[in-house]
Amino acid sequence: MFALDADLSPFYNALAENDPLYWARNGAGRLLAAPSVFEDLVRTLCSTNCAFSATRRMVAALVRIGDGAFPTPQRILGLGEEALVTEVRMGYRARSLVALAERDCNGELDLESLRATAGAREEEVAAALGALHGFGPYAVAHAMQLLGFYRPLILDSWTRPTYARIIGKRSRSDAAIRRDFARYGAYAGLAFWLTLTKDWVPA
DNA sequence: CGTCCAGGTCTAC
DNA sequence: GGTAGACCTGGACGC
Repeated sequence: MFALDADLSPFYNALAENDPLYWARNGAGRLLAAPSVFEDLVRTLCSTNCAFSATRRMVAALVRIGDGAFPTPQRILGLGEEALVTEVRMGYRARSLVALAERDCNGELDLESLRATAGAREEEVAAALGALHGFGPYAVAHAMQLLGFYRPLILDSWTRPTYARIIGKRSRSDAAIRRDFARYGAYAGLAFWLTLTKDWVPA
């Protein structure tokens, strides 16, 4: 769940001594993921267009109807879209969740094969995720990090102002933010996230 | 009690 | 190809 089989040494080794992220060489950058890709995508879906408190509420409700465990796609389909609205209170996201569960169940899409460690290619994973209903630029970038692809930047209503505050500006365009992190190459997204969450790490 | 909007996305121009 | 409008929900706010 911390993707310890993913080798971050290329990222660490490329950090110069004067890099603001030099501190991360001690093993930082491990994001907490779910046991399954399906669960990671569902949780990501539950984080779109709502406060983080709402995300936690929706996920808790899903676990409740899963009898204490995160519901399988079969379980989701058994419940149906209406129950996801009335019991999980996930609103319009229910439709996207049902669509995802259907594609996972009928074998149309092998979600586990989307992992970087499974040999998936970044462009294809981005395209596959982006084709899912309810997965726009934010959700795709967020899911990519959890799948082991660290290039995309997670740009949303929390990261944008948070980054602007860190660099002491009122705001900064997405294009400018991407330029700021382009030098990290395949680890630009991870570098962005570490920059935003440095104060989450005990000194 | 009404309005706004949050760790966005889809659809219709 | 770029952009308003609509969209579930429930806390946070103003009045």
